Amino acid sequence: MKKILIKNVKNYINKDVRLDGWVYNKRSSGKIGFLMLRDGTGILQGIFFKPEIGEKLFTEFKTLTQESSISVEGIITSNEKVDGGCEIQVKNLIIHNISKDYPITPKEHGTDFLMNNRHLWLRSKRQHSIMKIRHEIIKATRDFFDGNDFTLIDTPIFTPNACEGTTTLFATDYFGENAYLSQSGQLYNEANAMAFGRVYTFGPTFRAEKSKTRRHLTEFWMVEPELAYCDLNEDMQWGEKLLEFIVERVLSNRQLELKILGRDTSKLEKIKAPFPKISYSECVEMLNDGGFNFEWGGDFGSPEETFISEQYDKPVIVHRFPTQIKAFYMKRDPENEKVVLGMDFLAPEGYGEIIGGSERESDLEVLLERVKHEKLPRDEFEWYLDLRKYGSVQHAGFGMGIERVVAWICKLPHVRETIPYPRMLQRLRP
RNA sequence: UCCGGUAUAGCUCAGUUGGUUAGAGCAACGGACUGUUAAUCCGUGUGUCCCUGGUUCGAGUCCAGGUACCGGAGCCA
Repeated sequence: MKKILIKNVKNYINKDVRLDGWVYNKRSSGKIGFLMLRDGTGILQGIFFKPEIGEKLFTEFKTLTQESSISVEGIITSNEKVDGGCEIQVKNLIIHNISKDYPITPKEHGTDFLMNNRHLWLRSKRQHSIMKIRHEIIKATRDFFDGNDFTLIDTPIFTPNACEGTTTLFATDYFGENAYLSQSGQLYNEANAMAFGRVYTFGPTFRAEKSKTRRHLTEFWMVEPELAYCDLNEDMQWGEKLLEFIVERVLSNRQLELKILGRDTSKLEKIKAPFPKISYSECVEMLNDGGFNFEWGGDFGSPEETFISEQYDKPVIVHRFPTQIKAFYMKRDPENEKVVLGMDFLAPEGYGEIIGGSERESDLEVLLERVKHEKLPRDEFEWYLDLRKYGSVQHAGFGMGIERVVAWICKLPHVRETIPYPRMLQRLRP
């Protein structure tokens, strides 16, 4: 008997097959039983018709419970009345394990209860769809960079110092010395770009800040491209092209999942480059015209970001921020020393910053002065300064937070559902 | 870290001005039903009322402290 996946059943109409999976749900009506079988690739209805299959098999069907593991053998038939248009007429049932008192019922549950059962919650339709879309986004991201001559060069997780000197890091005991979990692969990425031209790194990053919002995790995944011989404008264009590519991929490959999530796809169809670009200074004017009382020089909070992004139906690129609110490695604008050549992409629909990047300072003397000014330990940065001694070039890059992109594309109220096992201020388990 | 809120059955919740025996729906279990889509109908069980202390003849209810969680702010992707 041929073993097949539920996503492929359409190719096996009127054929005998075997399916391995779990009981998603079941209903019965006297002499006919309806089984919802889940195998990770889809859900298929199985029919147990007592007069045809006999007393014994029908009794076995009745013992099945939610999430019991089973295999079924039977013939695939088409039925326009059911989702997917196919069902299986079951002739044989193999029970592997009967599940008892499965905690997640097809009824209402609170988020805390579901998160305590995250290892089981991932089996449900909605969570399954989110993870499929997350996978599509990650795959699209990698395909985009791989197809544009970028090389994936991994950067370390254990680092001896804070790369930007600002955020709180997780400290670990590294054989008697302090090591910190990486908050960004950025500095190593710059070295890699000088070796390979175009590179990207993709891995987990860690922030020990006690942020308690719908946009924060303590462990999240970030993709960071870095390009030699690249200025701020080109950097922005790469970000635009990346987002356009990702959205297009999700729209063409994950329609079913978007439908399960109830996502309004017309909003996603508008995500085409170029995106609106406005300077920080223009933003300040826009905010003050919009009723805010915002002074030039401060960082945008979440209400400000939301207001700015609500003015557009595409991601908006904000650029040229005040020097004092940005990291030491960003290059100052030659036309205005008060601002740096940095940029943030704010997602539509109030999802906040999804990309942050900049052109990097390539001059040794200026960078040294910045290191001193920020009181960073020069010894730890010697290798980084080397990059400005040995063939320094104009270069730029950015970082994109995967979870925020997933939350935006899926239109989720909170990033905690965008990652299989979220790590937050209040949650380390399961 | 700051501000606000919540905690009662396996789950989601109701519980009156403090009053004696703490409730509903769903799930679970038993039964009926030949096409169900969170099927329907009949029947059955369920409690450390978050913890500690206090006020009171009497506390799920009021007070104090603690804990956990939720929402927001700050910080950030």
